[in-house]
Amino acid sequence: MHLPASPAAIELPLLAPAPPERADAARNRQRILCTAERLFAERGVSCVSMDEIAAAAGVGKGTLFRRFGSRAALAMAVLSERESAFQEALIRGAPPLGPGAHPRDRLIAFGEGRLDFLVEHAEILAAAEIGPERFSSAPYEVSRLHLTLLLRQADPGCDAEYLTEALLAALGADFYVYVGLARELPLERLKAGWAELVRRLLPDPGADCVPGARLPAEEAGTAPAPAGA
Amino acid sequence: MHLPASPAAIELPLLAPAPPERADAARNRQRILCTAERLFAERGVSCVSMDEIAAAAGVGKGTLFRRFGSRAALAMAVLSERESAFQEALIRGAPPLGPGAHPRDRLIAFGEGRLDFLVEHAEILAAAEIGPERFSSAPYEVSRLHLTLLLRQADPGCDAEYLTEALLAALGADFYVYVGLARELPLERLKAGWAELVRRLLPDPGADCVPGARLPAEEAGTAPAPAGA
DNA sequence: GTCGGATATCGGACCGTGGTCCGCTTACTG
DNA sequence: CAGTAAGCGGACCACGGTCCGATATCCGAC
Repeated sequence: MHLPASPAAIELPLLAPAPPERADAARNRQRILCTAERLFAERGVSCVSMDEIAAAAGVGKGTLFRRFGSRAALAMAVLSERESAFQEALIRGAPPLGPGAHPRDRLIAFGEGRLDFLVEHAEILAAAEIGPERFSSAPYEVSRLHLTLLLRQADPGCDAEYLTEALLAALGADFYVYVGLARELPLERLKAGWAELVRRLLPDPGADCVPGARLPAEEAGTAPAPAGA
Repeated sequence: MHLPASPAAIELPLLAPAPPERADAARNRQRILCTAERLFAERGVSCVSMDEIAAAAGVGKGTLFRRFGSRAALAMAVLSERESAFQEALIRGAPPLGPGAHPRDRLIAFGEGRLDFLVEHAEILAAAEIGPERFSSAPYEVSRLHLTLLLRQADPGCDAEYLTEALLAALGADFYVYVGLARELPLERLKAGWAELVRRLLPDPGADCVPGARLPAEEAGTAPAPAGA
């Protein structure tokens, strides 16, 4: 869907130092991912064991864990393409979400987009976001960096690191599974709540009380780390 | 420490419909809790298995699970006394935390108190707050109710339910384990961040823009559900 | 007071699952 | 075509959680 293997594509050697993957390994990896996604969709994520995925994909359990490390990491890998697309929209997309809009509005758009993503993939995401390494996963790191930059731009005086973590906690999978699914708050209410939260948190763009926030660098630098990790 | 079995004590039949606990059961329960707490402290929560706790307490594994249901529930039970004390302070304590202060200040005090609690018991709490039933646990329910009331008092126009969940997410055990322990943000910074977050979220008590917020009922109603559940 | 039965409790054998290990196999390299 | 290292796979382990026969406790009857 993105970053195809087209040989004419621009090389980013610093970001792609991992060409050596044996052919059979690549084949198995792809088969595992497809099989896992299919089983997840057919029977529900929590009703599919790693043994079943391995058997259905025609590989040994050891292979499964060698390639993905854990159940959570496998779920993350299943979503990695879509996750990358979302990141792409953040960094190079159209203005409400992508660069160009005021940081506060981008922050609101980020949360709303994330909520859409949660609705779509809640089950798999909930499986992906367990264990302590969930905070070190590539998508989480990207989101954190993004939020921190936006917060700093919108209000250089705030504790951007703390606020980043606090806000991300309200966009996590288990948060949505509980608030959105168990308590059945409708998506629109969650989006409205998020927008209001951000609006209260950050100064109004109309009032020019933060003159230094004129989008200094716009974070166009390097591409995000590919989701393969 | 609380609700002793003194026969002369005032009876609250609606809240204590569970007197029938066999003598040996009570003895075992106490022994299990003490043993678990000791083992947790000695070797770290994550290095103690349920089998070990059962063996050290001199009971069978079945007893352990019959009484507590799950590892998370056992951890919760270990903390229940301290948790009850905190709830007590919320409902009947001195004004910054207890009733009497402005809701916004109580909310700030609540978060700071909760952070202290997290610092003290991070490991056990992290074990207690796993699984989907963590949101239905008695302490969580009490916190939620408390926050929702305070938010409604401080600003009747806000979406108190959404904000409650969003704020509680920033006071959860895994949040602290990551932000406070892994990223090593000092406690004082977390407290300051929380206070600033609440301050930005809610209108200033000085400005009387919320005339209806004069602490209408002060939630003195019934005692909280005892932690035994 | 003690006896007997209904019933809650006990405890360890048992299961499924996530995760690890290590000898065998298979694909790349010169 | 041989060497080599990466990949592979299934036996193995530890742990959380379940089940059911054996056992102890309580309560009413005598």
